[in-house]
Amino acid sequence: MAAPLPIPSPEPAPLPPTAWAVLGLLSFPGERTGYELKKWASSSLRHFYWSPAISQIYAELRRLEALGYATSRRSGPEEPRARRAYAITDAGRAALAAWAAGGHDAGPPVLKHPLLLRVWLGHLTEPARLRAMVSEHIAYTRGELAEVAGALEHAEGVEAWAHPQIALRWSARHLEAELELAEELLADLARLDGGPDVRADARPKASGAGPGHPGQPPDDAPTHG
Amino acid sequence: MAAPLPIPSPEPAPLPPTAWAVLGLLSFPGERTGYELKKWASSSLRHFYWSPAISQIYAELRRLEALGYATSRRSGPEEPRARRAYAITDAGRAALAAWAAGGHDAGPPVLKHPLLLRVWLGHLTEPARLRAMVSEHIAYTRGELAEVAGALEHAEGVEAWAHPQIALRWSARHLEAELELAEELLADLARLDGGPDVRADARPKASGAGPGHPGQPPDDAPTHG
DNA sequence: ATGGACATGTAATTTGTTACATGATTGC
DNA sequence: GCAATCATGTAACAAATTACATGTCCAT
Repeated sequence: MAAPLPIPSPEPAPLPPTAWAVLGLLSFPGERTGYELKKWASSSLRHFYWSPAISQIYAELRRLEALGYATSRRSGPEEPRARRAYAITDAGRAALAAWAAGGHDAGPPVLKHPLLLRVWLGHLTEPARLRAMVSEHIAYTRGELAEVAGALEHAEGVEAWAHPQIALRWSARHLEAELELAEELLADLARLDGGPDVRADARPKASGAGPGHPGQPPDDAPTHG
Repeated sequence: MAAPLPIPSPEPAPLPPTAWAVLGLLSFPGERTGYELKKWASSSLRHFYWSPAISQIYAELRRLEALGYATSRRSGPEEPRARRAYAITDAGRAALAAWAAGGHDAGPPVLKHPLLLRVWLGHLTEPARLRAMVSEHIAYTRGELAEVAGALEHAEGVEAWAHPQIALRWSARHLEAELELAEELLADLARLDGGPDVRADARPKASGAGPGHPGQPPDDAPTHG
């Protein structure tokens, strides 16, 4: 059914960041379906702002349409599959621009890092187990980095993708930092395990690859996404 | 009322990470109230795993007690204020240890970075405005770093806090990396604004403090938490 | 006596997830 | 024909937030 009444409210509606993220996806040239949005979010948005469930994307799209921030078009009989493609409206673009300019302050970055939660609880875990989890994380992160590098190549050169490209570059660097942080974490844990008195000769801890940690993680199927 | 029946189930209940985080808070020596837990979470847990709303902490505490993972004690008449202090039980400690050992895999780190979301949407924003937001973020992050440094001092030396200390050290390094990332982001944006041809003489970008950024952020009232 | 920190909680609402249902199209 | 992918959605639920209600204790 058609949206009841696309009320053109003057001030932008107070929406959760997720809604703006979805609208943002729509703000780049072209129209796209919820399905496509989900794939895009999973491959790039995810690295600096998480990827909502597909069902939520559909819900947000409906809301955006009800607000008059997006329009949808059902594919006609000429196209094979039945699909609903969304596009941003002028009102939507204006509201999004107002939000992006930071009038209300979207809040500080929030990090949920389950591995660190476990490290924090390290007094309950066998030291070797803990270190193994950190190593696993390193392998996983390497996979992520490879994925971002791929997405980055994809955006390279295209004029309209300049900012997404910068965001992706940030993500790549962030993952590199994450890798380094994890190595240092490993060193800290080793120091702890070795006892309070650290011997100076306790191997300078070459930051290179540790002893055979298993191969890289899934590069497409998020085993635990 | 007393919990209906602390069923001692053999396998640990499948709980959301938040519940484990709260139980984790309880796993350190001593008993504490929901209020205290909230303050502690805000000052340290927050930096690597977010701080739940106080109402949710109370809710989780009730759930943990119902599961037999925690016990509570209402302050007697000897103590001034009426307060309910919680302590972890042996079953709780066992369940938490099992979770921490990583049997089920708590998932990858999730980052929600509103600033990056805005950078990603940079095509909608005035370049100067965008850069100002990044600068603001740098100032904010410096404040965060100072806070972590404070918390770190607090944990220093105490035997039982070894792992929390390592987590905090990670957080401090993470914030330092965040600072560097933001500087690089600023440089990327400047490069974009300056046109595709970057002049080599475009100021080496002293990484020192920017012009008068306002004081540190709220340390207790989450203005936008 | 007044305001602020301490302290606990309930209710309403929103946000977000998982599981499920359905069906078309493509490639083997 | 069959499996995988495309595509959309609903329903049930879980997680989490905000706003509110209530009261104590402490310092000024």
